[in-house]
Amino acid sequence: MNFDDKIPIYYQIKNHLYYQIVAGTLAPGVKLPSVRQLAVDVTANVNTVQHALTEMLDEKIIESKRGKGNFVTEDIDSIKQLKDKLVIEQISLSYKKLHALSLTDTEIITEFKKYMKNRSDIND
Amino acid sequence: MNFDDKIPIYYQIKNHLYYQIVAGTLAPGVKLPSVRQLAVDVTANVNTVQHALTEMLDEKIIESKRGKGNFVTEDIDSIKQLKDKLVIEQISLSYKKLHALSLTDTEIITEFKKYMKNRSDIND
DNA sequence: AGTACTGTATTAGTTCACTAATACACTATA
DNA sequence: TATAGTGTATTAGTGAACTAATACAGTACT
Repeated sequence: MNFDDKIPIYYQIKNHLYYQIVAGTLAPGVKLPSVRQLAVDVTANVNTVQHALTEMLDEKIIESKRGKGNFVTEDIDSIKQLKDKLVIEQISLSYKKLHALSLTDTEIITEFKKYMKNRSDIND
Repeated sequence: MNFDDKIPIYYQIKNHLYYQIVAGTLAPGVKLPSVRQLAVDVTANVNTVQHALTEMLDEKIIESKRGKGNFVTEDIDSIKQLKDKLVIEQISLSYKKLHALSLTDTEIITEFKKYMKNRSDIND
């Protein structure tokens, strides 16, 4: 996993897992890879990974069973709320930054569309 | 200035100044507030501010004259390139995250439009 | 019962970021 | 010349993040 060296690693791991849960790659009720396995997968220390999981436990997106594993919550509403929160956070943050760069609303939409078209052309 | 506690302060200060330069609030050729004044303005240590300015010097967006001050570059092309870089970085990052949240291109555009409309309604 | 897995916690060391304090070199002004 | 401003650098202390190592508690399987 490539880490942005400006943001704490545990925080990036947490977000990485949140995105998988929201995207359904990690489905409700499913067991997460073990702490030790995740540490190997993302190339970080076990304690760093545990830190990320602890925050996810606090936020009730995963549940822990000592000796058995960590499980994605089966509470679909929690996952939906998490998705909504992440989406609006990202849109808000992005809009503020682009607005601060003096882009008009129309320019912002246009730039995204250009980016999408460009991305689509490359991948075809 | 409100700092995000997940990102180094010097880096946020650098971006804050970059956005002002790109937006024209700090015009080409203009003298920046002194290091000591900026430290007071953003509520950070002089050395932290100096760290931000040093990176901006390295990236040739400002020029320094010891005893006189730091000046925004008069090279309009550099500023334009900086703007393009910041815009595409932000769009790319945002798109990747929203895409990772399973939003389609259409949904992304729709969400931004909703956000803009909502913001506009509130501010009217 | 023993082994191998699981999650959780603690200690200690290193690095980075931030701060405070101090000092030096340059410029402008009185 | 002295003063007040400017930028730049260094030292030292603190805290957060990360790592390594180690250990403990729970579960599952042989």
